Amino acid sequence: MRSREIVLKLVGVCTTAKLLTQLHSLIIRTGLNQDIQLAAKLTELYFELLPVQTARKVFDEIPHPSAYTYNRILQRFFGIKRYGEVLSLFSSMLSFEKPDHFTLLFALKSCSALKALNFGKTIHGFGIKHGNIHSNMFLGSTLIQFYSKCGDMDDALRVFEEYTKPDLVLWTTLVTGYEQSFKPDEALAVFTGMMMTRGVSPDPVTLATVVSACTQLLNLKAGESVHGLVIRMNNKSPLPVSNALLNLYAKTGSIEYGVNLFRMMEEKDVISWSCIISCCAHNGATDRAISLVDEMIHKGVEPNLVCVISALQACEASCNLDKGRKIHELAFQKGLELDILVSTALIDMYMSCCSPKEAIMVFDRMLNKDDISWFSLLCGCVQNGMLYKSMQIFCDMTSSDIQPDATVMVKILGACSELGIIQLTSCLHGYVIRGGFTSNSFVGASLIECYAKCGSLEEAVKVFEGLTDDKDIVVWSSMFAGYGIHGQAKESIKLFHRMVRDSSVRPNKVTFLSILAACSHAGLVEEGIELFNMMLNEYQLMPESKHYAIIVDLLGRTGELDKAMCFINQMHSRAGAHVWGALLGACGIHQNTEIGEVAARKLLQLDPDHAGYYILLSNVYAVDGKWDGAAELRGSIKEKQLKTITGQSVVRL
DNA sequence: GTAGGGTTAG
Repeated sequence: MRSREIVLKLVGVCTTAKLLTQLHSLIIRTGLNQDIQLAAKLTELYFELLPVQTARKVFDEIPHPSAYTYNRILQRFFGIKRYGEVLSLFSSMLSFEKPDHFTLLFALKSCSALKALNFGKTIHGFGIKHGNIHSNMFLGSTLIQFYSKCGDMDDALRVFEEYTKPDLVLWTTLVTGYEQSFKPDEALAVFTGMMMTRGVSPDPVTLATVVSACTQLLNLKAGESVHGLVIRMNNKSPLPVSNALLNLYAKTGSIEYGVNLFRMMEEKDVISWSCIISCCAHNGATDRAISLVDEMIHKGVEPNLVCVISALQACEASCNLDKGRKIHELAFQKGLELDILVSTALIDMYMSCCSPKEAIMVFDRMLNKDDISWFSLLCGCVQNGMLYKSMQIFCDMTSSDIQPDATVMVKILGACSELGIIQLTSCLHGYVIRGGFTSNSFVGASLIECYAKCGSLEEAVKVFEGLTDDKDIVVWSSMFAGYGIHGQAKESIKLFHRMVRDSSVRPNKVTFLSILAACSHAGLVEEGIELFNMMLNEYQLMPESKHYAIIVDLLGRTGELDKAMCFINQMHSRAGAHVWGALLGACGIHQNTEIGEVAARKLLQLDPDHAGYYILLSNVYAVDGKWDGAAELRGSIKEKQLKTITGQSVVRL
């Protein structure tokens, strides 16, 4: 008896694996291993100090473990995410001991993690048969969560409805179930029912979930009213609720709300920083995003994976290569660089900062590559004009067993149309057919555009006519543009009338952009203006700067510069660079220095560092014989060290 | 010994 107590005490103070094994052999030698309590303690210690397999073996040697011992071990396995072991223990337990609520709970949680719906249903059934599960709220919420995680909200609701007096946790679990099953409307409906009909007050956990549901719906108003509720209830919202709100403001583009809340928050953690940085980065406040990154680093906030990704996105959005490199270094130091999401964010950042070499280096270092990382690489190469490289990436990608999806096909067809190589288009066309993308209208439209840009209107028409009867607006628009590229505006207009007559498809702004551009290329002034008016009056589509620019271009080509100027003055919105650029170009052709100067001044107000505008204006001066003015402008390009890009166009047959 | 919550690529 005494030796048993001594050994128990020794087990209690044992801290190393070596001591434990010695102690174990002592226990076996003295026959004390038949003592269940001692064996259980010993097993638990094995879990702490030695690999789980060894611990499991020790456990299996216990002659008749009690339900309590089973539960302890079960909980251990659950803690280290060995869900399969939990379920195997549960099964073996059935022949010796009756599982209790505690056992069922961990077995069900394991089924949730493994999404093992059928196994879980069996456990549920066992619970109904052998124990009064409806008296146990803990099991109730675990069951609701189990069915939710397995995507079976009907059964989750059924379980919930079996509880006549659900408590707040049960309600919240149901709300969360709907929210995480991407059914935010139902989540809000349950929440409202809980508050209004049942008079149950939410707590911070409920509210965080409800805010997430509002975020999914991009419903700022609903989210704000929850924010109001939080303030009324508590005055100061707990961290997860504030973070959920920050995320809501980030996703709905409400920068000011986000920044205000962030500044008011007394307590902030790495998630708060991630949210506010990505809020600014994704909503155009790129400078603010960068200064927040600086502030975060300065304050010594330990960034995690998501935080690094947000910071990289901020660098990407502001094209801040230096800062991007610093974050890269930080990620490297923290050992986060090779994470697939971080690497992909790095590729995106380097590509957007015009440093494809560094992006490719990151890609090559990646241990695991998925379709997204391949896509980022491919996209970035196209973005940086590395069209042959993007083709090579496409080939590498397909030979690495990555199946390109429709987005990849659209991108690579875009690259191909820039290259202008018709044979390549034919190859990709084959890929489109084999990959089963023929019914995808975006792919179809890209293919039409690609053939048209490679010089084969005939093939473009073939693809267009070969698409199924219910062609959508994207497909129609690309064909209008295709005719436009080949100067066949009349065909484009004819086809437009066919669409209006024979289909139920309604033109959109892009449609009109395509046809108007066709008119502009062919110099069809009257038709262009007619279509513009049709867009405005018949289809009530508000023209954008680009539409106005085409009309200005049309009027400008025929020399009607005064009319073009009047047209600009009548615009509903402020004229953008496209509009003034079109006017300035026309002034060059028709030697109108006066209007040309007005246009150029507007353009340089919009972007003082755009070399193209200086060149256009200098052309106007040159045509008019004002060589001094022209020379001065060319001089200021050099002085400002502005980059000029020489235009190219290629078609290979 | 037991239940519900916040950030992550096109």
